[in-house]
Order: sequence, then C-alpha cells, then structure tokens
Amino acid sequence: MSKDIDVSGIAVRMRMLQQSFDAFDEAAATLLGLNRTDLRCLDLILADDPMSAGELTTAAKLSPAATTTAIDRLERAGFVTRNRDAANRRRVLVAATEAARAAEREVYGPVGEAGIMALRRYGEDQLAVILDFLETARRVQEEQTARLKGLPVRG
Amino acid sequence: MSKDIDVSGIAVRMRMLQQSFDAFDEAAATLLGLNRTDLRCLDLILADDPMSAGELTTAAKLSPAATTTAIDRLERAGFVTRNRDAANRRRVLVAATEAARAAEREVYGPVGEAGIMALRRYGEDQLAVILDFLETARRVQEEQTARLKGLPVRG
DNA sequence: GCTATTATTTCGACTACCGAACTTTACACT
DNA sequence: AGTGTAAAGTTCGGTAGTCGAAATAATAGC
Repeated sequence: MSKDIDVSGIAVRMRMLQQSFDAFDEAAATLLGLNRTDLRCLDLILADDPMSAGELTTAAKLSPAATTTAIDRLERAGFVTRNRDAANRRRVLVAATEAARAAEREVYGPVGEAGIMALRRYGEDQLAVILDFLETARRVQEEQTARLKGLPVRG
Repeated sequence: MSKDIDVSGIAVRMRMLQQSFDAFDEAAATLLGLNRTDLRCLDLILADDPMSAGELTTAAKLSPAATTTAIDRLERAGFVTRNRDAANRRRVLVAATEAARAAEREVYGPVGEAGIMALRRYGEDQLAVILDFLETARRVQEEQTARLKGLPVRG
C-alpha cells in the first residue's frame, strides 16, 4: 500500500527527470546555435573523436544524406572539421575543433561538478542502491521497448 | 576516490537510462503510427482530458499552427475528437477516444506493472533513497539548465 | 452595437529528413 | 595492368513538420 504510493511517486519523478534532461539539451542546443540533431551528432563525435561520416551515420541513426548535411552545419558553425582519411580516401574523418571541446567543457563541466557535489550526501550503501536502481530501471525499460517492438503495428 | 568511480558510473547509467526512455518512446510512436510530437500531444491530452487546443499549445510548447496540424493527425488516426466548447465557442476541446485510452493501457500498463515488480526488491529505506536521488538529480539538472539559459548565445 | 481581444485555423516559407542516383576510391580477380 | 564490384560520401527531388503572419470566428467591454 504505502509501497504503491512510493512507486507512483517514483514513476512521476522519473518522468520529470526525463523532462529536465530534455530541457537541458534544448538549452544547450540554443546556446550553441545548433538544432537537437546536430548537438547529438557533436556529442557523439566528441565521445569518439575523430569519427568517420559513416560511423556517425550509424551512431546517430540517421540516413547518410542527413549525416552529410548535419556535418555541413557543424562545420559551418566551426565545431568540426572534415578530412579525408589518408589510409582510405573514400572515408571522411570528422574531428571536433577546439571550439567544440571548449563548448563541451562549458556546457557539461559544471554538470559533472554539481553531480559530484550532490552525490556527496549519499553513503556507499546508498550509492549502491542508486546504481542498482538505475540499472534496474534501464533493464525494465528495455524489456518494455522489446515488448512494443514485438506487437503488430497499428495505423 | 571510490566515490568518484561510483559517481561517473551513475552519470553513465543516467545517460543510458535516458536513451532507453527515448527508445521506448520511439517504439511506442512507431507502434501507434504516430510521430514523436503527436505521441507527446496524445500523452498530454490523456493526462488532462479534455483539453483545449490552446492549452495543448502551451503544454506541448508548440506554435498554435503546429498544434492544429498535430490535432488534425491525431483526429485522422482516431485518437482524439474535436468539439467546440459549448460555453465558449471559440475554444476547441480535444478529447481522447476510447481507442486512445486502450492504446495507453496497452503501451504503459505493463510498464507500470513491471516497474512495481522491479521495485519490490527495495525496502522502504531504499525506496526513500531512490526518491531522494530522483528529486536531487532533477534539481541539479534544472539548475544547470538555468545556468545555460543565463549565458550569452553563440552562433 | 462597435471595437478590441481571444481562440483557432489557414497560408506561405523554411528546415531537416529520407530514398535514390551519382562520384570517387578501393579491392578482387583475371 | 584492366575490368567489374563494392564501399563511402554527396547531391538531388520530394515530403513532413514547424513557424510567423494573416484570416476567421466568437466573446467581452464600453
């Protein structure tokens, strides 16, 4: 009974947390003058720098054509450079610029610091619970996603 | 030290959880033959049913024009009905259909059940930690969003 | 009853996306 | 070496979703 109350509270808060992540991404994109897709691409490039256009296509789940235009925009904005791979001249290597790394630090640096500060309030045991919860939530969510994908499509 | 390891693990898992939420939403939209925006609108309508077009405009953070077309699509798909408000005939009340409620049950019902089952492994104290963590994470994220909004826009 | 305001829709332009066709480069086989 | 095939990106044409602004309809104030 009281557990059910907590459970619905957790669901509500997870939804709110999701929304706050979304708002943060939106603010970050606005700050950098990018659209959400391009910001996501830039994050992927920064995480695996440099990256070929094809790898970015896969990672960002975009068509090759959309990836090309996204790289165009990021290049024009000064956040990435295009270079043909010397070892395989078909490939285009996309690398983040120093401006991109500076933007990353400015946007995400303080988030990490604030996160560390906020987590200081928890002890080892509590952090373990949090980790376990995050893992469990992800597993449940992925199982449910798989369930949906198995259902016949309406429409 | 060991705390820092946990902290970065938490950050990583939060990002993964975010991605799994995103994948779930994508799968739900595909299942129902809707785009992400329309699914978001439908969720908002179901949560506050019926709703005027203007309220939906505000809640969904869309332009009035985009809201009109989103309602058009949801209406064509059989998930909502349009009715002029008898008390104020300028307003259009958008109401979810039984089909929409059935879809909601099919998509989200099992998520709630699975969530409840998964949370059974935690005791009261642990659930309290989880709630507190979700609340804290949201607060941090919103503070960081506010920080970004205060910075001068590039681009 | 006019006039201003509110609520929604329509219209035109723009952005981002996809699939398909195309160009360039690499590789395999003879 | 020479030709055919595959791979990696880009270009092109069409489509979907969005916005701002103008248009339409209904209410409220004076």
